[in-house]
Amino acid sequence: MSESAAPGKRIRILAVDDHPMLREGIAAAIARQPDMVLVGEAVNGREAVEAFRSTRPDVTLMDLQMPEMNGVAAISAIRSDFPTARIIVLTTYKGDAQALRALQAGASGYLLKSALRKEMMDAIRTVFAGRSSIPPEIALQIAEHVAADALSEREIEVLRCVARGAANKEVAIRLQISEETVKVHMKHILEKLAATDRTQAVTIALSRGIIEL
Amino acid sequence: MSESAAPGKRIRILAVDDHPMLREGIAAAIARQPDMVLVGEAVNGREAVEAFRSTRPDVTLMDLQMPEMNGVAAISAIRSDFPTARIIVLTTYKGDAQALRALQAGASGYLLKSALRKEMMDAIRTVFAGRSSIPPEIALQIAEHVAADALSEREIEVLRCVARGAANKEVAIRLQISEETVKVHMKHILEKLAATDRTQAVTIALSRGIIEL
DNA sequence: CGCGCGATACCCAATTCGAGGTACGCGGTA
DNA sequence: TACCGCGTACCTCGAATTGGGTATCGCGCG
Repeated sequence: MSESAAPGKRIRILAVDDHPMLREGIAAAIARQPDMVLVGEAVNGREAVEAFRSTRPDVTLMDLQMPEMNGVAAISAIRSDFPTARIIVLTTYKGDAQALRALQAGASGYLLKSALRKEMMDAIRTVFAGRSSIPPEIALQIAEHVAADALSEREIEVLRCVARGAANKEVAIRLQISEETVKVHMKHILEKLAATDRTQAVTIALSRGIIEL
Repeated sequence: MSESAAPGKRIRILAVDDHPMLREGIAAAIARQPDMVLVGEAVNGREAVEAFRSTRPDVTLMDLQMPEMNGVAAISAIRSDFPTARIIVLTTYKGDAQALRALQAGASGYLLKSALRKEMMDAIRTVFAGRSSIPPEIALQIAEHVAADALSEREIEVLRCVARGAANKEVAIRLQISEETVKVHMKHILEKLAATDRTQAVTIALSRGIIEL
């Protein structure tokens, strides 16, 4: 084995995902790489922050959808303490908004779970080298919608209520604003998402990861 | 090794999932079990059917959401040719409707991807022994909604159109029926799903796996 | 054979939604 | 400073949605 060839010089990796079998797969793949070593695992964002503090990995593989604390929050938390932390987002594709938020939170890479082993290993080495690793199709999706209008925070709040079945009047009560204002927000939402009605607006927002179910 | 202890008597397993790393994890876990052997892998439903024909596994682990051919269709296809096929559904929880359809298609087990390695191995042995393996929480969810009304095929068609932003009039045109009929369907949908409006009906249907995005 | 259920269709009434327009205060930016 | 985007609020109006009723047809089930 080439394990003894470069002791202590391997890329130290932290894997964060709530699926044990997926972590197992990552562990198995990394174990086969002579230049990598898995130094920690975590099943949610909270544990990820703890694990990062204690293990100080070179590269962190981070799922986005997790219980306790989601990936974006975990990335933000880690990057605020360790601004040089190199993090690769690992996820089943759920829209450009998620990807964008993760990258804005400080992720250096984005990897779909459908990626091949080699692609993951390449991404790890790329990110470890200080470069970023974002698949062209993701970059394209982001570019498309960054050009378009992003929803404001307030608009997203409104849309979240609407997704739960609230009528404009109910949204108005929950957000402590006038129903007329809700209508204005809805109008802007429909324009920005190019939706014909509130229902389609919700499905579009869901598919882009702007809101969650 | 115990490999030579019981040659040819191991549980022969087929793993079907479009995530390479997850398959890798399953492979690694199975490799550690003395009474199991992975005899094939597939990345979608179509390949799964082919792989089943050629390898005749004792137990098949099958993801539900895959490109080319989804898990439910693959289970149906396999079970129609091999009625005794033992199949465990492996998925991130996406609603009781999905689970129910998989079980109706002939699955013997249901396993969340967040399951621990031991849980998966236990499920494989249970299903191999001819028993079924369904987590209590899934069984409960199914029971809850089986008691409630299930949407009819036509109602699901209508709801799918609505989710895409179609107004009643447009749904009527697409389905070649009167707008009045669409209204009746919508009324029944709202009743059955206990939704206050069409938007909530869509989000509820999405969360239960009745329709997809 | 009758019964219920699903799908079809129509009528009516009340409410909600979506699309116009106008307006003002508050930040940030050209 | 002037402009722009955001959030707020109001007005009107036509279209869409929702809830109620009635009725026909076909199909499966007891």
